[in-house]
Amino acid sequence: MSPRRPANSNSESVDNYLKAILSLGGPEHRRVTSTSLAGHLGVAPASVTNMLQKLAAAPVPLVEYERHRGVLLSAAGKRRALEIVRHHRLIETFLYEVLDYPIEEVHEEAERLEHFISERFEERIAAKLGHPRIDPHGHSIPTMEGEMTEQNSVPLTEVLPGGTFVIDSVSDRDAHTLKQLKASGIKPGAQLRVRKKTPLEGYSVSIGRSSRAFNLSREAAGDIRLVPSAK
Amino acid sequence: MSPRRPANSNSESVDNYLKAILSLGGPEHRRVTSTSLAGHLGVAPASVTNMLQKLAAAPVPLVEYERHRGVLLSAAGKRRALEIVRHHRLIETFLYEVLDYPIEEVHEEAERLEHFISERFEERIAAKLGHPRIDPHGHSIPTMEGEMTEQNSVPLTEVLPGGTFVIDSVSDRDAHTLKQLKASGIKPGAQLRVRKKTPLEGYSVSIGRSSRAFNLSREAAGDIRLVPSAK
DNA sequence: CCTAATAATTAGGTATACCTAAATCATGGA
DNA sequence: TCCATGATTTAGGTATACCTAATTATTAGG
Repeated sequence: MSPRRPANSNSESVDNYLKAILSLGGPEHRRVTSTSLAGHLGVAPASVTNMLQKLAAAPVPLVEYERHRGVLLSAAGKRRALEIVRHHRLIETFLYEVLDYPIEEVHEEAERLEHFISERFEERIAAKLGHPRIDPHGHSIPTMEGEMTEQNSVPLTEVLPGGTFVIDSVSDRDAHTLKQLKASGIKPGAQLRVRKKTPLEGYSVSIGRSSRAFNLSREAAGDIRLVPSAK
Repeated sequence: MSPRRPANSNSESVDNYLKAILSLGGPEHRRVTSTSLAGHLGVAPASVTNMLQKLAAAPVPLVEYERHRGVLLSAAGKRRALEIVRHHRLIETFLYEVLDYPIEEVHEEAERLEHFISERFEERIAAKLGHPRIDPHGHSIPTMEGEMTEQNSVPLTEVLPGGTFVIDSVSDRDAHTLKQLKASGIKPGAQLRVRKKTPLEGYSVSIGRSSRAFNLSREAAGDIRLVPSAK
């Protein structure tokens, strides 16, 4: 056998593959390629192929896989992936709200714990938080039944310069970026004007009513999602 | 490589071996045999031998091991073991006090999470709880520096029948037993009279000032530790 | 329509942490 | 003292989840 827990076929690795497929497939659940998974997960493409074959061949298949054609989550796979996302976002909210974590530290902790908490733990922290629907980064938290409301927000990289928006969410992908953004006032709910977009510097934006503009790299901009300003 | 995290040499398995050695070695740190470890951990004796050899041969050895002579924790091993015990007991306290877990469910959750929480998590829950020194079962919580106050309590199985005592701690080993004991009023702080000890039935005890006696199996009695009654 | 480049898979290996079965050690009683 | 028995270790295997190198598909450009 091996690392005891993995024996149940719900290992941390499996969870991470499922999450990655959910995330890379986007809201419309496109097929996901081995290479993109390998990149996202930081493993060799060959390892991905192996894992996908295993997941597809399981008694309850977690993915639909055809060689050279990428993967899709099966119903069971999607259920599990959404459960992990729910865990992740509830834990982040809990760490932020109850344990007073700095926002940029919640992701790393949640990334580990999401695989190991019980149903009871999930239920109790959800209750304690009043069954939140949005996490501290602005991401929506799937329900216990595995429903997730679709984001109708748009990445900063896809809006027309000149407009005024409200920040919907800021990705927790990179703690350092997140910390910098927070320091600039870029957090969910803040008003943001996109001034101009330059191929080299990236984006020039300003926050609230301030006339002070500052620059955002293309990468940082991709972490920010916007909705049209109410005003 | 393999299960990613284990690569750091601080795997869940290693943690569990160290905890078991700490526990079986008792307060005076006796040498612990392979067989007793195997029994305690529910693995084959051969697996224990393998693991002990690995732990002893590590760059920073976690145990002192001589073939056929059992093991002792090294300083580093003891430090890690106490850290895990601290995690376990803080988590149990947190689940009980903050998340309102039923007492008999805290052990299982803590048993998993103890391996995965960060220093920050540990520090935050400790702060939230006011740096408790005793967990809900009555067990003392090691300090951050790895100090644990010695228990001067005695197992129920070792007191003379006839006396009156205060319950110091009740083991969390078995959720079912714990639930039954709780239902009978057996929990830390309660007063307990040990009436008689019979080789077959076990122990006859009563709680508080009640004259109602009931029986405790030898096994359940072993889970209860007492201190002399103040009165 | 063919081929070169890229994507993906297969083949063969590593380390962890288990297992069973077969040695070997250690000891206590004759 | 000697050896039988139980404790322990060694030998040889399994599954997970990785890796690299070699091979095979796919697809897009000429």
